[in-house]
Amino acid sequence: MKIISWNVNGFKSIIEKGFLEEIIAQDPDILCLQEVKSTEIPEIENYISYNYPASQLVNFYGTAVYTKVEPLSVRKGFGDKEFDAEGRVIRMEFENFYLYNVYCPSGASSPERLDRKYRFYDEFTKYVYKSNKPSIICGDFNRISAEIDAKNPKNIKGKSGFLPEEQEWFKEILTKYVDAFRKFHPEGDNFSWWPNRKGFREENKGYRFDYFLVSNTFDNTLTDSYILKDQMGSDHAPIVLELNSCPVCGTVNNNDNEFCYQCGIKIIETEEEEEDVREDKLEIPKDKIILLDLNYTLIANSKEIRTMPLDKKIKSQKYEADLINLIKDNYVILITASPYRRSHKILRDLKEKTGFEPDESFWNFGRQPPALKKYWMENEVIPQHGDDGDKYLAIESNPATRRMYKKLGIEAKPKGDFI
DNA sequence: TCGGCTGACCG
DNA sequence: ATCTTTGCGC
DNA sequence: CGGTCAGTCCAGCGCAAAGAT
Repeated sequence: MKIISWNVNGFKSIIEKGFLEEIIAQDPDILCLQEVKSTEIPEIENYISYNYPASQLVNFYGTAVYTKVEPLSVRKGFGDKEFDAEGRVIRMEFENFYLYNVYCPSGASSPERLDRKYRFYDEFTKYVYKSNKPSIICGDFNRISAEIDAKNPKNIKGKSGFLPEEQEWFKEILTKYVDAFRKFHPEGDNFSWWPNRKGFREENKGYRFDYFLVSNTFDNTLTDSYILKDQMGSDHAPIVLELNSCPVCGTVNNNDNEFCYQCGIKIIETEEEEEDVREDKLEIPKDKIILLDLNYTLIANSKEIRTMPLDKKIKSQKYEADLINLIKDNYVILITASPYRRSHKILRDLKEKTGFEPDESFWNFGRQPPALKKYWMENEVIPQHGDDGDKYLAIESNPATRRMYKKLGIEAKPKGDFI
């Protein structure tokens, strides 16, 4: 999954200048924006959007999020009257992490603003430390984490953003979180913000104010992080985080997992696998109980709709009509690695589009496909229908799962053998 | 918003 | 109705 | 005289609302 964070310094001008298309061309799964400065934001194809403008000074501050993955919940603000009026924090909940999009105040204009900045950090830190899931925090922090994040560390001593106390905050939080960019790029001269003055950006006289902070427990899920320093349109450059999390349900997985353990979708795309198709089509005996796979088997276009947001994905789902024709008179048990919470919507959609409904169905509760289906076989199907393997026929896309069926004495074949 | 520039102010 | 200016914050 | 240090310093961008034509 790819997450991009960008302080756009006025979303309207980004859109007018055509830079929104450029950032969407990067194809992020989630796009976090800061300094949106607008109560209205456009819809983007394939994304769900959340805008959180300031309530009074609507022409300042404001954060927004575009996401392909539908969050379990979204919270705007964190219970502080003053800061919530400025639309500074959006928290999105996913299966096993929170994503915080944050725009921290600047304290440069006066000592009062600096005090306020410190208070924001105190309150915000308290808020994220209360998380009952691991977190990814991204956004504009308006301070450097260490001297390496500045071009001219000595020139700016004593100014807001560069004070030793501000770097203390980073030292503390970096005991619990990983600075994702720094993990992959230990060298200096990498900046995400340049003063809005002539020559500064060209000469790379900048600072690193934008960060992805990732809970230590997710350290081994990170695959890359970098700065899109050539992306124009704002005084900030977008920053990118890539991690091995499911683009469908948002669950963070270990780097070596081929399938998401939550929803069973394939998250590591191996090179174009040739689908198993045989010329001499096999018959399906009417007396067999069919153990039917959903993704990549009953659903004909799983691959194309892989990364769509959930609602759109279900709407776009197409089912194998030929396959349904062959098995509609059999007793059919749907066994799928899709999560249970989606079962009602999918079954209703299937019936509306094809008139077909399976006799039974079993869904995912957090396991990878072969282990999950083995569990359902041993605990539900076999106790109900018996352990005679000849009574069953599995139509299954996943080779590992087919091997599992064979161990149970059950014939398992890909749909290409029949249609 | 940074950082170069101007003066005032020291010892 | 369509500009330009103003105020505010970075 | 050489060094430090503050300065409603200045410059430049974006937004919305107010003002002007």
